[in-house]
Amino acid sequence: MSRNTIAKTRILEIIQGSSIALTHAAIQEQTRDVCDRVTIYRILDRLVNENEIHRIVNVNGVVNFAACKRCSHSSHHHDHIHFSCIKCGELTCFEDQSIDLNLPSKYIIQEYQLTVAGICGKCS
Amino acid sequence: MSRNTIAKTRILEIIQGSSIALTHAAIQEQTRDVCDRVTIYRILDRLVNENEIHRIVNVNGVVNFAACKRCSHSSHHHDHIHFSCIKCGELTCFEDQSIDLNLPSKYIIQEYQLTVAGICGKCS
DNA sequence: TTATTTTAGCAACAAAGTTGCATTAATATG
DNA sequence: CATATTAATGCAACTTTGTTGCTAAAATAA
Ligand SMILES: [Mn+2]
Ligand SMILES: [Mn+2]
Ligand SMILES: [Zn+2]
Ligand SMILES: [Zn+2]
Repeated sequence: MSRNTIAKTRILEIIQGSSIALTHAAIQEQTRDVCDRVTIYRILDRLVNENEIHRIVNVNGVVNFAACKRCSHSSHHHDHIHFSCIKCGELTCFEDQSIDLNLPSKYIIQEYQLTVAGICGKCS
Repeated sequence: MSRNTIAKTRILEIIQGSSIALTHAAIQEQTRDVCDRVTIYRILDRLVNENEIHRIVNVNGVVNFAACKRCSHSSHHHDHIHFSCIKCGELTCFEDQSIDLNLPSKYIIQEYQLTVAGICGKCS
């Protein structure tokens, strides 16, 4: 069973308290004296496996993490749209926005990553 | 003006001759004695800027490259679906599949990356 | 053919992520 | 509450991916 350590609690708080998705580097800056950077990687993995947070790959390939409302619920999914602003750099979840996929029937869909890049509402 | 060197021609041939998208590492394996790995990065950048190929970010964050039919045409775009098989690892373009986005009007969309992960037709 | 400009190679560097192992902390059990 | 058990952490070392500066070598223009 997974243990709730100080570092894990702190990192989950940071992610849940953020309105935007955060990179490992951004989390590291906020946890300077809490734990090692390797520990952050391991805690992020654990939180993803425990469905507390989800992983978002930005259009540039950089991995981000966010907690969304559905995360805590069972039978949840993260198939929503993410928006990455090229001006302010913020990566935001659009939890109410999903899409329809029409792939050939032989294809079994497990998950998808949809990240839209452009200029956000604040920056336009 | 961009110059058509041996390495650039060879790399474009490899990408155009492939039915699946290729990573820098995969391209490097096929160009062992052709050129340096830094040169491959620079050629890939050039080919993207010249709209000969396009860049796809996989669900794991790994960058892939593919040439699609629309690439050579002017006013083309790469807003199509990509499928990443978790069994065979192949990343395929679905050039005929696009999606509808309904973001708030203040959001200006520039590009998107949509990669679906699951089991492909061959592996299911 | 020679001048000009782009491209290539090389070394060095940086960011992101992984692994092994000894130590420390959290939880379970008596 | 004490201690055994197991999970988490820190640290060092390493890998992968990508970038930058600079000189040498090619490609194209004149
Ligand atoms: Mn999200
Ligand atoms: Mn494609
Ligand atoms: Zn913005
Ligand atoms: Zn497959």
